[in-house]
Amino acid sequence: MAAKTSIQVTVDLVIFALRDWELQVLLIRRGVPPFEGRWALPGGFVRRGESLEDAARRELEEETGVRDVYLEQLYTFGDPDRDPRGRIVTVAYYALLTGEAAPLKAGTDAGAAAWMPARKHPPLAFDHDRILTYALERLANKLDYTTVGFQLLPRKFTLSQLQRVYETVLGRSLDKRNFRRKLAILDVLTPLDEWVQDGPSRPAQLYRFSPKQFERLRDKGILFPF
Amino acid sequence: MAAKTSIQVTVDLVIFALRDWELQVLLIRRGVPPFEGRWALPGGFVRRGESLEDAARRELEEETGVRDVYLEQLYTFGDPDRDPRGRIVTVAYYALLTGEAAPLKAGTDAGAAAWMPARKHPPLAFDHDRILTYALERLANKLDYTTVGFQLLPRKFTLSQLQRVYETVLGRSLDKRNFRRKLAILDVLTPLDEWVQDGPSRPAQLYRFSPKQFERLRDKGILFPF
DNA sequence: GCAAAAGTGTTCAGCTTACACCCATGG
DNA sequence: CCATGGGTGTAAGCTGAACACTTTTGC
Repeated sequence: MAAKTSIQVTVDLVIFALRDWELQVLLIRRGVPPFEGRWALPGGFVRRGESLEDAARRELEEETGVRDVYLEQLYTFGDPDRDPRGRIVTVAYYALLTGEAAPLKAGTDAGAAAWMPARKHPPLAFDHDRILTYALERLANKLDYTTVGFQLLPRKFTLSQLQRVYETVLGRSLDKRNFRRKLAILDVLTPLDEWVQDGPSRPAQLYRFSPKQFERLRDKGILFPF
Repeated sequence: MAAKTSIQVTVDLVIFALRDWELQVLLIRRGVPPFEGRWALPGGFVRRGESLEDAARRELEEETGVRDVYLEQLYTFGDPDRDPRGRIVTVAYYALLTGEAAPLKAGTDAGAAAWMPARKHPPLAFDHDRILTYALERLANKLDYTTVGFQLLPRKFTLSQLQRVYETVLGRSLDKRNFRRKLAILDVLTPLDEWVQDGPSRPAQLYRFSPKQFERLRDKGILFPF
């Protein structure tokens, strides 16, 4: 087996959350060169003895304080000149925070952290624009055939709120009646005996997921073709 | 920014080709420990100044002599104990060789190389079983919405041969009339004035792809829902 | 009473699937 | 003349998309 390289390995995180019914992403303002003052995705070096996903979860918890949220490996970026400090290969992950867990932002190390609109963000450091664009694309694609859309919402939600999540992530509007009919067929929601009101209008019924039905779908390769 | 790790980065390759109308994969017999005598996926270290994809293409050319074939990053595997020699993170790629280019196998370094049936292969070294399984899954999924199925065939082919590719990769049989009707609608094939015969039967017409139409589909997010 | 969001069915087009027979050739 | 794979059309069911009005509430 051949000679070694002195490549370093990091994980970078695209942390999505739904805030103000908008898809937002957590960014860190860099306090040191290169790209000082620029916004960047959170990330850090992978430690010895730590799997890639463990590293991603550790960084996620450091930045947000949350654990046990949806996390998926996105892609690995390794162009030789992607980081001026040296040869760094980064394994990018993306995470989805539920509406409930989203607002948290624990004390983190250097630089300010902020939630920014995912599709209307400032230019990012390194190749992080590319990573974020790729994450948005993956997320939209996954809406169609997985349950990721549900990961962004609080435990109780209205049907209109769920629809707004789908519209936000897909970037297009959906037909209300078609949306609700398909949800009814999927049979994953349990109506609650609670109603909430947003503006000066009729109150909307709250729903939650039935974990049982959820599992049934997960097991047999779901389709959520909205 | 934290301390460094001494992680090494490799690329591993799942090289698919259609041989004897069967999906096969190129494996290397290991001549040294660990896993001496076991079959493994070809791979090697990423060099300084070389992008991940460049490394994958270099390995691919070393093993097969071919260039300019379909190559796609698959996933990155980095469990701490995946390689007993140390901490090695591997970025896995998969490649599709066209029927024409497939049989090549240039002089390679240590160990014997062999094509083996992709779905009926011997147990592999390291976590390579997992990598291969994942590649098979990705390939089958991609058949549905991309043109990868065409990458495995020679330049001229019959409709039955194309269908056999799809059946082999999907692992199920397809209806001949439905398959041909959908192809006709897609309008990506140009019939040639040539016929070939396989057994003692009526000769089959040869087709080739129309690159023009191919591009049209590629541009607007194709669907090949067989 | 009006503005604003909640809630609710039907129709049509297109796509997917199932299905059976004749044709051209080699031996 | 028989075995083998090549080639062709139609009908039924399902899925996705378009579309409008009534209800409940706050002001």
